[in-house]
Amino acid sequence: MLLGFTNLLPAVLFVFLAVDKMKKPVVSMHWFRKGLRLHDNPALLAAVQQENVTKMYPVFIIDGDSYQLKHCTALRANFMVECLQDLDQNLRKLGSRLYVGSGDPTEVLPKLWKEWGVTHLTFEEDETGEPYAKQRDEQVLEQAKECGIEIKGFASETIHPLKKYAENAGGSVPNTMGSFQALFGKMGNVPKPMGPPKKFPPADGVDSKTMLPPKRPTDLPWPRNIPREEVRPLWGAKDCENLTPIVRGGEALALKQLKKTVEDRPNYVATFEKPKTSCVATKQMSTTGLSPYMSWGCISPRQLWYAITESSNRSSVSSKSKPPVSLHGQALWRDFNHLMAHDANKEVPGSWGGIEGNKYCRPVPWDDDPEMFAAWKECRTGYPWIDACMKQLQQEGWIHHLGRHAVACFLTRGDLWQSWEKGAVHFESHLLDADYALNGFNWLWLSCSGFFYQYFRCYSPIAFQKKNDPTGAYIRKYIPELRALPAKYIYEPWTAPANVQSNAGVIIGRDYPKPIVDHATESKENMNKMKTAYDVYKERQKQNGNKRSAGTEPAKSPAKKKQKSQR
DNA sequence: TTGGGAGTTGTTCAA
DNA sequence: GTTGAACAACTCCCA
Repeated sequence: MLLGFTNLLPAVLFVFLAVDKMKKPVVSMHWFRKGLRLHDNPALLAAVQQENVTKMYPVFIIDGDSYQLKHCTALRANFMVECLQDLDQNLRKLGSRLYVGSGDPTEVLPKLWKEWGVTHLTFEEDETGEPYAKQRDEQVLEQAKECGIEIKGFASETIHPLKKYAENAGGSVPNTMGSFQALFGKMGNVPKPMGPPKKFPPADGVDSKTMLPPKRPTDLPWPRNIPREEVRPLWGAKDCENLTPIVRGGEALALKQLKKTVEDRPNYVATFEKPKTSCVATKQMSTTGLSPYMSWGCISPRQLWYAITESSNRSSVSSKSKPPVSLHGQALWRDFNHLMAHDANKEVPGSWGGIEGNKYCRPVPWDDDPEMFAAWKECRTGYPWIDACMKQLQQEGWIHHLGRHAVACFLTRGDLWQSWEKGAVHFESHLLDADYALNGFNWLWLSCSGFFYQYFRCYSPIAFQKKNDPTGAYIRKYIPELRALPAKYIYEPWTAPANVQSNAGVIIGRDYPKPIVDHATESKENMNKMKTAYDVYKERQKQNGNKRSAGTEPAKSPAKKKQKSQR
């Protein structure tokens, strides 16, 4: 009996192993949303390294309703198209490919799971709580659970996961950069970035002609149930031709740019101070130009962190720049901003990015003047420096950070007294590097609605650039009608005598607008309005027991209605 | 509890 | 060209 059992053992073991293997043939799907890269992508790596994986499908669903696409310009959509093409090419080099679907992920994905027999799903988590992504993910994950699919999400959009920052902060999330830096110091070493997967499990249809990445922005779907003209500016056929982005999309170009601007320039990196970089460069960017890649996740934040560290270590300069102005500081700002978005949305879901319910936003009684807003976004404020920045945004999808400061200040507390929410939506649609967390943070900051409160420090649309670019080369590039004006008048063309205007071929008021407001008058008046708004807020806070209250109903300011300049 | 110091990136003017 | 003070006075942090 015993002998008989011993003889049977190998056979039993074989059957057991075979059944076990048969029981768990893994078909994994990696769902790309952002994080459009192969390197340092823990979710992708997990999909590839899954035990018993027989097939693996890398998928991207083009979703017209997503934060990235809903309001976007053709220029911005084009960047995404380039990212997807690059991702597909890189996957093909490793024996896989990208499957691109189109439509509502909650409808498209379940069909694909069924068709392909998917058993495991991986993705990069959206920790900021961006409203559309949140509801989409909740629904998709619920559907996946119902289908018996094993789900794994990974937080890799920031240097450390946002939940970890919040945990380590012990209930009180830092809301100043200084305190965030202190928290970052307590987080331990930054984990080393992982390399790309070396090999991919097979996927069906590598050579098939279905589900290929789009070739041009016009191939992209429109948002569902929303009239086109309401959501996407500049989407005529003409707008989609001859695009002039300041950078092109894709992980390959991202890593090339990282090498060119960070890895190969140790002294530049070691001495980098953001406020000292030029915002009027007309030939080569004074900053790294990596932000569009960061917003789509073409470069991992940890890859960036170590590239900066290693490059700086190779520099021989004795005095190196430090956060918050250094390049490491820029990476920290990014995490800090994401943490703030995460925290605001934790308290009131979806409140970040707007005034209503946003715990970090002070209510300010902004005006709502469509004409003022239109002049700002259509580059016709009559202030050449402001209009030139807005023109660069329109043409290239990018402005230097200080240029963004100038135009954001001008629209809100500086001159036009329009709500920052409108400006934020406009930036979201035009910027190649639009990022939910960063965009919200910077608009709060510049409008003095949150994080920055020194409203008496106000950018002048004239003086600020005069000192950096006394010849006005930047203005001449983006506002060609002013090209021939003497430097003396380039920042204030309305002050040029009639014969000077005539000689330069531009008549102010006919060929280029007169200033929409008088900066000296408006900025002073607006400072008083800010003071009133702050006083009202303080009073309310007292009544609420000094608790940080969400910005709901703006206090009515007694200030008189803005009058347009008659000059 | 309170007061001093710091806060990524303001402007203007005088010396 | 550079530097520093005045402008009028914000919030948050920390001792």
